[in-house]
Amino acid sequence: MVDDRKLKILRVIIDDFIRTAQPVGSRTLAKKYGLGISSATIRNEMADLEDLGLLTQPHTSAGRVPSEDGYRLYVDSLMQNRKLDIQQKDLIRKLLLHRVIEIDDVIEQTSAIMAEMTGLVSLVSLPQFKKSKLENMKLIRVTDSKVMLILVSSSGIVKNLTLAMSDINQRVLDMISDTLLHKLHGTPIEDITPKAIHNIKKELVEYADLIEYLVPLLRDTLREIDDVDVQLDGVNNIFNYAEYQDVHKVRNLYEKITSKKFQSLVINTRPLSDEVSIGIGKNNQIDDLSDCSIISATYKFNGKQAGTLCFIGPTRMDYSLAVSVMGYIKETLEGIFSGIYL
Amino acid sequence: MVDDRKLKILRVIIDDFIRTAQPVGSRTLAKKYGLGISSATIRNEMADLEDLGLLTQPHTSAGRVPSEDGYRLYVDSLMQNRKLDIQQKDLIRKLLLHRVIEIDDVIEQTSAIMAEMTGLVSLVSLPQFKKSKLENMKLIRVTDSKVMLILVSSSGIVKNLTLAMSDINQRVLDMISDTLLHKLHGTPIEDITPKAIHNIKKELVEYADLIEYLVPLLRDTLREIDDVDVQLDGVNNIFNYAEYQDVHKVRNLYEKITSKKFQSLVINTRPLSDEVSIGIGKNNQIDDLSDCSIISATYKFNGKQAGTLCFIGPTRMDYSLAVSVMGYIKETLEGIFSGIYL
DNA sequence: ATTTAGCACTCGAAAATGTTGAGTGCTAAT
DNA sequence: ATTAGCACTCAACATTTTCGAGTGCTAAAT
Repeated sequence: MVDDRKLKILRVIIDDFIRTAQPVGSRTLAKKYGLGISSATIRNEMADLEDLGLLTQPHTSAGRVPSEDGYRLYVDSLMQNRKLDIQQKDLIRKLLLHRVIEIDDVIEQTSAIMAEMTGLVSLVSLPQFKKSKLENMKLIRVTDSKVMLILVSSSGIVKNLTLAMSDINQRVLDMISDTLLHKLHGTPIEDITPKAIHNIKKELVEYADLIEYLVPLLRDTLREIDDVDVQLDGVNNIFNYAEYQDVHKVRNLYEKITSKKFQSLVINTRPLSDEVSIGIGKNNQIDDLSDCSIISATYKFNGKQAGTLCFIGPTRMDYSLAVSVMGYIKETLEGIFSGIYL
Repeated sequence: MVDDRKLKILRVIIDDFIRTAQPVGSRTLAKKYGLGISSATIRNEMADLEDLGLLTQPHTSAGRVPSEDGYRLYVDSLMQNRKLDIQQKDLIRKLLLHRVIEIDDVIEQTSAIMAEMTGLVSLVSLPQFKKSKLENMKLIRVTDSKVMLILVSSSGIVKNLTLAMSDINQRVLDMISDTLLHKLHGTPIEDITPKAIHNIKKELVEYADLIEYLVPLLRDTLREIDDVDVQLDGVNNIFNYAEYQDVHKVRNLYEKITSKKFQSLVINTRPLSDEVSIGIGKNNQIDDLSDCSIISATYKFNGKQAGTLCFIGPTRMDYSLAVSVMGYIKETLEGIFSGIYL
């Protein structure tokens, strides 16, 4: 029987534990919050909550700590949905619009704001590039042995890489890139395969050997473009997590969140719904980050493509704050990308 | 009197301490290394070395630990200059030349190799850009509201930024950038002040308002270009330093090495000589990193401009290895930049 | 004149022991 | 159903004990 009072007690316990990181006992609970019932009653209720698997006891004579199931329930129905106040919203919007010109700036700013406001680790990914189309390209002479290739996608994302090749006049480079652009303009970037480029070579006999040289390099670039661009912030916050007091745990977490492998796992395991999704402890579907929860959401980019927003923090985190911040940022980002603020 | 035997003992002590991180006592020393003298004799010598300020005792009944002066002496004259073996050298050279096309790739690779080979934190900076000359520039249409500006310096460094401006035809952009390039080609980048750009505006009456718009943005870019580009690696290694066993110390070190302020301090405090320079503990002239030493060197870029290589690690680090690795990387980098390997 | 064996002494680290206090469960009274 | 009361538990902290690697000093040996 999970009656109303039990839920109320559970909520107070979790709220308190999130704040203090200490197991909470019946006496302090009765004293600290005016619940109108005695510690003995609370004790009985707590025993019941433990039987239900919502609380655990670190040891016999200690207070109670929320279990993962407890958090689950809390997050799904107990937690009061904090609203950000107007100043906070204004701050977020202002920061997101400030100095944001290139798309890389957006995820940098977003990630920084997320980490700053919550004290959590944040991970933000760019929308996948490969689904966009080629919009513009240029070859630029850098030195007598280097040429820079710049690609612009239809969504305004820019990628550039420098190629080593023998001395070529800028005019010739312009001609080559103009011709290539003419052939490839509007082509989805994933369709620009080495084979496609090879076909083009046949039509550009004049510069065949140059194109020949470009082929493997272009292939590499395209491959690299497939990599998701991610921005990680707030790593320093892991030193503040009360549950990470020994260096080994911190180190493990650091190496985990820092590894490309983990990041791409997080980014690619997207929530199914359009809502902010919360994975708690071992049940997070992503990785066995014990004592950690992962909160994630996707944002739409021009109505279609999706980037991912993500928080990584201790299970004992301020879920309410994290969810509100993420929700508002998602909203604002989609506004920015759909052009409302531009 | 610092006779020969004292020095030999000091060297063995420091070697051992670097390996074990434990204070070394006379008995174990006599047993472990066949020095041909008894522990009592060693004890007397150690007492003398302590009087000379080269060793210290954590407490009365403990072994000895090198003092900063001790390390200084060790580093300056006792340490045997390890030579890297051919395989290591080959590995470094191969890695440095692999996938290195753009200059950013160089510092990325360099820094990664340095951290990987020594287990230390590495910091590598690019040569200052502002002393180079403008070699090439392009304006590229990205979307109907964005234009990308690309600058190429005489040393082949590329910087790009995206500008927001009203819809402009690529042909017009080409014309503007060609004209600007014609005026500014060969000009040291630090001489391209807002004033200089303003002067150009007068000669380009046709596009006056466009140039007008470009001026503040160019100023910002130039300012940004002044920032040194640095690459930090091996941060995860700080979790392995035996002297950093509590989270607070690790955290302090993390925040220090991660801060832009510290990094630019390290990068800009260059060693006077052409040699690898070693700053030990509090005497490192750079920052009060207690328990840490900083090893740094500069590499020449096209014979003139200098970038910085840097190791940050515990005073109890393997100086010999660090110095050898840094020396060889410096050599190889200068080779690469002077064109030997291209 | 060094070197070394021997010995009493030191003191941190780790183990053992004691103390405390916030916590629990259970029972009997309200 | 609730609560006061009580015996009991146990981690955390403090204190004591033990242990051993280390020291300095002295006197004998080289």
